[in-house]
Amino acid sequence: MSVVWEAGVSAREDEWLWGWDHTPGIVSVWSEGDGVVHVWRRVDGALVREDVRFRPWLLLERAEDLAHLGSRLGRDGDRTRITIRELAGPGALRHLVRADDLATLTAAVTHGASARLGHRVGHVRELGEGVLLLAPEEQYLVATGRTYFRDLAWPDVRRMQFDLETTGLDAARDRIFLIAVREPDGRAETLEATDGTDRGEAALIARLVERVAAVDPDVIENHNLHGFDLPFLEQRARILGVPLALGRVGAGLRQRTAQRGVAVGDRGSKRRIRFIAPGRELIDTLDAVRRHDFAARDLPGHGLKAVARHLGLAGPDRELIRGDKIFATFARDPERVRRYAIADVEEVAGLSRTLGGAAFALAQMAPRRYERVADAGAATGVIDPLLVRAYLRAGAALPAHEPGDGTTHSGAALHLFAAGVAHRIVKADVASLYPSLMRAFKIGPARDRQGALLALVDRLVTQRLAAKAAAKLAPPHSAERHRHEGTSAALKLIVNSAYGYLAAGGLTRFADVHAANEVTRRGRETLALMCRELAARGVTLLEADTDGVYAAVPPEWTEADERRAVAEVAALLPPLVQLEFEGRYAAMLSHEPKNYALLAYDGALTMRGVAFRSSRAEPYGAAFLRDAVRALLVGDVPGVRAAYLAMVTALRERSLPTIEVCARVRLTKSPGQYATIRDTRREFAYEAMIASGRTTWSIGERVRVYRTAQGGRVIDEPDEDVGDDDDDDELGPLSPILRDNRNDPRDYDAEHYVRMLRDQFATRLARALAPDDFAVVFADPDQLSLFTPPLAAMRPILTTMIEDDAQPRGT
DNA sequence: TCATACCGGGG
DNA sequence: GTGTACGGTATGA
Repeated sequence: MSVVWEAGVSAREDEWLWGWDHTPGIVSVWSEGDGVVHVWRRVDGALVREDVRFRPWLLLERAEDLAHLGSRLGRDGDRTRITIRELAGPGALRHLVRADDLATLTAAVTHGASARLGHRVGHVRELGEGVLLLAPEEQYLVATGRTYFRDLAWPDVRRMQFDLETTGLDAARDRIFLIAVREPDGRAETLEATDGTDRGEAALIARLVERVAAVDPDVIENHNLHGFDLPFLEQRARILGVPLALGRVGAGLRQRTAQRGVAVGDRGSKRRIRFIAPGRELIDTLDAVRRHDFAARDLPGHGLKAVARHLGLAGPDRELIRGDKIFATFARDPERVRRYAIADVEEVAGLSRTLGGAAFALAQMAPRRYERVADAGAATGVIDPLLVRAYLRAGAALPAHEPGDGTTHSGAALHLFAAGVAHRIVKADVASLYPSLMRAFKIGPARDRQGALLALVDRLVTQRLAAKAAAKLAPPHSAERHRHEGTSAALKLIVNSAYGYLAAGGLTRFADVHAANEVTRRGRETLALMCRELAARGVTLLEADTDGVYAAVPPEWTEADERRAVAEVAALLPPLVQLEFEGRYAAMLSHEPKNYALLAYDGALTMRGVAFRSSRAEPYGAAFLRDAVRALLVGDVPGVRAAYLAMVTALRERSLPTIEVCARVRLTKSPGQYATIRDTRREFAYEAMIASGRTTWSIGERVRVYRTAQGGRVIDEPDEDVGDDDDDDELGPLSPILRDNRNDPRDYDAEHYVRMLRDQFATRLARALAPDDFAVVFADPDQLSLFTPPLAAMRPILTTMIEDDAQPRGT
C-alpha cells in the first residue's frame, strides 16, 4: 500500500520536473493566442511544423468577473466557448478559465471586472495579482506537459551564427558593412556590402535574410546578440526599408519586454525589449557566459575573445582588431577583417556548445521557450514556471504574489579571526549549503501547500548526482558526456537558486522571508559549529565566510591529520549537509575579510579581493604586490625589501616602461561636455588627454593615463584588450610589444609613483609585519638611517582579532 | 570620506 | 508581461 503510494508520489514529482507528455523533437513553439499553436519538431532530422488547436487559459481570483456570461459560461469539459473550473486548496488564483482564443477570454474577464470595479478595465494585467496570464506558448507547454528537445541531442538542433561588423556602435549613424555567417555544418563565410551606400547596406541585409531562410536554422546565435546585433540590424533595416523576416512565420521581428534587453524609445521611457523571430530561438551566448560565471567566477571578463581564449576555443593566431579600428582596417586589409569576423562566429559556436548545455537541458524541464529559459534568471525564470505547472497538474489553486510583512532579511555570517601571515592552511566548506539546509530541515515556503519547491529541490539534487556520475562514465568529449554535464550544470543552477527564490521578497510567487531567514540562521549556526569544532581540534581560525572556513593547522600535522579533522567536524553536521576538504595551502596572507592571498604547495599564488586585484590598478603596483607577497609568504622579508627597492630604483632610473605606471580609465564625458565644466572642476584624465594633444575622443573610450611632473599624459591602448587571464607569474599583463616601446618618453613623475607604491600598495602587507619592521622594510633607500635592524631576523606576524572584531554581517 | 548608482557587452 | 547577484568602479553629498 505504502509502496504504491510512494510510487505515485515519485511519478508525480517526476512530472513536476520534466513534464509528462513525451512528444519528441520540439525545437520551437509559437502562438498568437488565437487558439492555434505552431510547433516545429525535428523528426529523423527533418523539420515538421504542426499547427495544433489549443484552448488558451488563465487563472482568475474572482469567478464573479465571469458571472455576466450567464448560461454561456460552461463547466470545464463543456464545448461552450468559455469554461471555468475551480481548483482545490487555499490559493487565491483558484479559477482556471479557458476559451477557444485569448481575445475572447480576456474580453470576458475585463468586461466583468469593469462592471465590478466601476471603471473601464482595458487589459487583464490591470487586475494585477488577481490574474495569472502567461505568454501563449507557455500556456501551451504548461497545459500539455510538453517541453523542448525531448529525445534530441545537441547536434540534432540546427544552429546558425551571424556577426555584424559595423562602422561604429550607433545604428542611427553607423552602417553594417560585413556579416560573418556560420552554418550548422560548420561552413563560415562573410557577406559584404558592395559599397558604402544605403543601397549596398540594404542589399547586404537582404542577403542575410535570404541566407537565414535558405539555411532554416532552429537557433540563431551570437555573443551579445540581443544587446547589439539584433537591435542594430533591426534599426538599420527599418531605416533602409528592408523587410527583416528572420523568423519562420510573419514578415518581421516581434518584440517582448525584457529587463535585460535594450532600451527603446526616447530616454525617459525605461522600456527595455528583446526581439523575437517566431519559429526560431534567438540565443545570446553572453547569457550563457554570465550564467556560467555566476557559479564558477573564473572568467577574466565576459567578452567573446576573453572567454574563448580562457576556454581554449581560440586558435593560436586568432586575428584581433580593436573595435574602433575594424572599419578602417577593412579599407586597408579586408582579408584581416574577414579572418577576424569568421573567428568570431566560430568562437560563438564553440562557446555555445561549451557553455550552452545548461540552457539546453533546462529547456527539457521548464515549460518555457528555449530562448526564454536561456536568458532568464533561475528563480523567476525556471523555478516559478515549474511550480506553476506543478500546481496546475495537481489541480491546486496557486497563491498570488504577496508583499512581505516588513520582516527584513538577514544574511550570511562573515568573520575575520586573524590578520597577517599564517602557514599550513586548510580550506573546508559545505557544498551547496543553503539547499542542503532546506532539505535537511525541510525549510520551504509556508504557502507551498503541495510541498513542490522542496520536492523539486530533493529531486534536482538526486538527479544532479546521477547526471554527474553518468558524465564521468561517458567518454571524454563525447556528445553523451556533454549532455550529462549540461544537465548537471542546469540542475545545480536551479538547486542553488531555490534559496534565492525564497528570499526574493515580493518578486517570486512563493517568496517567504521567514523561511529564508531560517535558512540563513541555520547557515550561521552551521558555520559557527564548524569554526568551534575545528578550533577545538587545535587549528587557528583565520577567516570564515557563509559556508567555508580558512584555518592554519599545527606544524606537526600531516595532510591525513588535516583531512581527519575536517571529517570529524563533518560528522557533527546535520545529515545532507556535507562539509568537504576543499584545499590546502602552504601559506596565507589574511588582510581583510574577503581580501587575502594564498600560496599553494606547488608555488601557485592566488590573490583575492579588491585590495589585491583591481583592474584599475597600475601594473607596476600589481607586479610589485605579486613579488612582495610571494616573498612574504615564504618568510623571506629581505626578499620583500628587495622587491620594494627594485621597484623604487626602476622608477627613479626610469628603467620602467611608462605603461607600467598607467591607470586605465574610461572617458565618460565628451570633449564638449568636459569643456563646459573644465573651469569649475578639472579632471585628471581629460587634462591628460588635452596635454597629450588629444582634442577629440568618444564617450566610453578607454585610455591609459599617467602623471608627469607637469600634469598628466595618455598613451594609446594596445591593439585589442582581451582581458588578463590571471594565470599570472608570467610576464605580467603587458604584451612584449609594449614593453619594447622605443618611443616611450618615460617622463612620468617618479616620486609620485614611489609614494603611491609605499602608500597604496605596500600597505597591503602592513598587517603581516610589526610596525617597526614595516617601517624598515619600506624605508626610502635615499634616507639613510643610523640603525637598521637586520631584515633577515624579521618574521611575518599573525594578529588574532579580539572577539568583537569578528564581525557578523547581514546582506 | 562615505554612501549610492551603475556597469558588465557590442563596432 | 517582467524580475539574478555580485564585485567593481564612477559619482555625488
